[in-house]
Amino acid sequence: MAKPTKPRRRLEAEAARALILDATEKRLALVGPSGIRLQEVAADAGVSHPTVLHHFGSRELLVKAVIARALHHINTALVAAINASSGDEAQLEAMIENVAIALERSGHARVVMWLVLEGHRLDGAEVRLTDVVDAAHGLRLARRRGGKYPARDDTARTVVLASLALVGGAVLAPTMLENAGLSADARTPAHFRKWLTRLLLGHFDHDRN
Amino acid sequence: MAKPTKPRRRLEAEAARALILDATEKRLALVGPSGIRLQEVAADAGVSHPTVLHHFGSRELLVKAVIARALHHINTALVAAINASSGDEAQLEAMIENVAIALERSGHARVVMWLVLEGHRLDGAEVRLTDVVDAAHGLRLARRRGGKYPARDDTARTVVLASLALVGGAVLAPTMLENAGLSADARTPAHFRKWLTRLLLGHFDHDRN
DNA sequence: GGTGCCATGAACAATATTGTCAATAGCTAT
DNA sequence: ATAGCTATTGACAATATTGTTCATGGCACC
Repeated sequence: MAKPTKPRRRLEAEAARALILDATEKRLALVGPSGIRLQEVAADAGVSHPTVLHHFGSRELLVKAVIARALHHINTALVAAINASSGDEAQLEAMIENVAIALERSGHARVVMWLVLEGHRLDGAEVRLTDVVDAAHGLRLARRRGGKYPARDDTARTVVLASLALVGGAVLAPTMLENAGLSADARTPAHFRKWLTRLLLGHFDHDRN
Repeated sequence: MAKPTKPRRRLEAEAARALILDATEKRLALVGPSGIRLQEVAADAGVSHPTVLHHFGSRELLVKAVIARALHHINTALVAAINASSGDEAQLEAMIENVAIALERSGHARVVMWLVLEGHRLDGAEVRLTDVVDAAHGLRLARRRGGKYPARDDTARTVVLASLALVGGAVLAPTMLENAGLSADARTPAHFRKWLTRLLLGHFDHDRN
């Protein structure tokens, strides 16, 4: 009886790389950079682990590649979520909700948190908060009806606070909200974000520092 | 020549356990639960790795023990930082600063973040935000000079926001503040926290929702 | 001094994980 | 069809990590 030769699928190198990167990115959000295992990535991608090494050279290069791609995805998703809503007031709530969903459902917030915890520095080329500050400051000036002239640093701190609440919140908010005595309802985080939006807008419009 | 018999130190079991837990807790803040390695812990504690296993049974039990102790330390430090300042207004800024320092310098914020990222659930026995909410709501009612009666849920959300800013901020703020265009000065995070305090107090006193 | 308890660590075992190598098998071009 | 390129993988090697065994040595107690 002839040896039952196993069927193989042969992909274009780029297609195989993309498939492997997809599997790796899932693991990245789930267990972080240092938790990525070649065998698990390979199994998830439906290939053998030497194939992964063939396409990426080493585990370390694979991790570097997936981090670079994940950061690019995050940037793209954030820009899209921000641009999707124009700058007017009613849309601001929607924008924060868009960003929160973009960060949470994709696991991007977890990725950012893993990276920072493991010592990765997010430089300006990877994430650009200054652009968000510019947009927010423009919105704030447009909304101005008298009062003091808002300082740009104040807007920057507001953006940082919102970022902390959204990125940190995607990881911590469910635990923290419940721990603070708010109901464990699935909509509680969304309520919290709406509340946050009103707080930030209130600060924009009535800053008395 | 007689075999050069190696000197040994022999500690009380409890002293050895404490020594090993200290070394393990350092690694916990640095590399997280899943990054803890018996050899590194043992080397740091100045013992051999079988000694670690002798005292804790297995790596998993060691990690459980260090997590339990770390959470207890965190709770103690937080309660101390909160109680250290009485409830009046000028002290609130100092209290937030105390909590921030307690979370940051000890690496406790990193520990919390690692734990939540790796799926650990912080139940009420480990961290009690409700106590903080109680204290904050009391302070808020004491400060009230007319205006609507503040809702307890609103105070709870404010506490959660502060917690997100402090815990998340201990990990993310340096990166984010610089990324937002604020100076990379070492005092920038402290300035941010002062700004946050004023924002939260302003919300307590002038909530118009 | 002698004895028993047990903390300690050297040597070993077992498994997990990364990386190497060579043979195989799909795909394209001719 | 045939040849060549290379994606693919089984088998193996090397190392890391956890866990086990057992002899030893420090210490309290008699």
